[in-house]
Amino acid sequence: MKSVGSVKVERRSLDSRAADVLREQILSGNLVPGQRVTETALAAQLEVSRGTLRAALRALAHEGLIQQVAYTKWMLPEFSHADAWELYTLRGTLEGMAARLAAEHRTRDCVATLEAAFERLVAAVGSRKHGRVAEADLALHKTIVAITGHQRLIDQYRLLEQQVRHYIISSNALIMDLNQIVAEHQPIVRAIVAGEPEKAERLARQHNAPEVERAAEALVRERAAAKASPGKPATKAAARRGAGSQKEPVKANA
Amino acid sequence: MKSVGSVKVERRSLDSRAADVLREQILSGNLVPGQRVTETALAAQLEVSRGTLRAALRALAHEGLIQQVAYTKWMLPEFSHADAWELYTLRGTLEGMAARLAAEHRTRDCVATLEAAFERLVAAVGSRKHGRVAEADLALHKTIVAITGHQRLIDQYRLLEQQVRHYIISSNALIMDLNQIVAEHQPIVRAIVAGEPEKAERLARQHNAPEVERAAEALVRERAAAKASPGKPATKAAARRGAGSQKEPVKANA
DNA sequence: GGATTGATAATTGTCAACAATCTCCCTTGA
DNA sequence: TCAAGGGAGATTGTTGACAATTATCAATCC
Repeated sequence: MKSVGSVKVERRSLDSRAADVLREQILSGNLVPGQRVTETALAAQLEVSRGTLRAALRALAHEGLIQQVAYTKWMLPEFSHADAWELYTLRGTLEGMAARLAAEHRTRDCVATLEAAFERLVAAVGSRKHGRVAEADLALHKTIVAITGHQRLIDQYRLLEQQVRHYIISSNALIMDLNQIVAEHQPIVRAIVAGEPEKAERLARQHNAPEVERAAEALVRERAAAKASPGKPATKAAARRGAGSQKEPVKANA
Repeated sequence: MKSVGSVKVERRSLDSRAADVLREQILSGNLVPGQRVTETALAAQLEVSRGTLRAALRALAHEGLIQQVAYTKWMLPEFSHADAWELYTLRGTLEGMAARLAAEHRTRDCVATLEAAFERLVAAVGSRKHGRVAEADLALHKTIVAITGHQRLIDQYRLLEQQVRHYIISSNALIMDLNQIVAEHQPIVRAIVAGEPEKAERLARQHNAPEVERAAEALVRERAAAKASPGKPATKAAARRGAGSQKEPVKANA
């Protein structure tokens, strides 16, 4: 018995496999933001019962990949600038925490895993293929989180990363300068390997700063425009967000 | 129409209300960690169908309040020292982020809300009732998070806070020095009101440091004991955790 | 005596039918 | 012309029955 894992038969429940398929569909951009989906149609398409499909949809709702309007409909979320700001501020904080922990509790194995991921990024940049670089980039960050061994952080980061991917896909927000990619990541890796928690955290957080600033500036512009013609928010998503969360803090149900 | 909310009829779905009841049961300690629960029994007790109850259980599973073993059983999680370490490190980071954001983007309303929450904590300490102080303490931290307006942070913090409450309940880990409570919180509030992001973040994170250290020390002791008598982890929860998450990073299924 | 196999009971997984609710559009009236 | 009301159709919410899987335990064989 050496390295099984792929030969065993599928033992997971049908609804979790249905969720996998739907997740793939959403993250690949086959379903566009704002689009409505109906349970019956999806159930027929995946050839599972409506009950099973509902369980899958609910799982995705918990992951932030789809939204439910009770008694009414399911729909793909539309991303506003506020969403982008939330995603990247949170990502900066979580990656900062991960980098700090990784630097504090690093082991020989962890360092090896990290450096291997970094090497794969360097190789990807060398290939000049944007898709491969993007994948290796995400994988490196995921590795930093993984080597902390902090299960809750890992789970949470995975959900956040999914939403970031969804946002990037649906807003074509992917901008990369291949020549800077390595230079931007190397200091973070070095700080972790060298065991410098403070520095690692600061660098990892700063890595997300450009996206945060871009979103923040867009938000300010948006609010200025809304002020010019009041009573008419710039996007539907902004209106939706503005409605619920003013008074009565922390009471939503999902 | 002034401050409705409690008079209108319940319009939420049955499964979410069932989840509320179960959440209350778990957080009040009526269901003890390690205990097994069966769908049929719970469904009969709540007088809902099994399908509805399953939806509720799944929601709680996503919140980390219950665990599912596929095709086998549902059970209440047992907390190890590793869990405590995860909970408090994550809480420190999220509260630090919240305090920073609150200090950066504070408005007149936010400051008023925050100071009101702090006054309630002071009043609770004055009453010398431990239960009231604990509630006001949690409420103050929740307020700091709420005034950021960061919806994803708010949602995530609520889930984390629930798990912390569950941990405190099930391990009797609540220790408070009434005389220090006010002194410990006042600097954080002041830093936010004064608009000092760096300081606010640092203080909010340090606020969780004692719990983090306690958990970390317990972990070290545990590992030392495990080394003394190998092949026999100190707790079942530690064994469970140790099994899955070594190789194959980030592949578990929620 | 101990391990293995096979039946049995208990529990979870899946499904299709029925009920409740919402949206949309048409009618009606001023 | 426009607003209010009502009904048809579509969609989600809920349920109980049936299928698949697992754990338990006695019987059997080495």
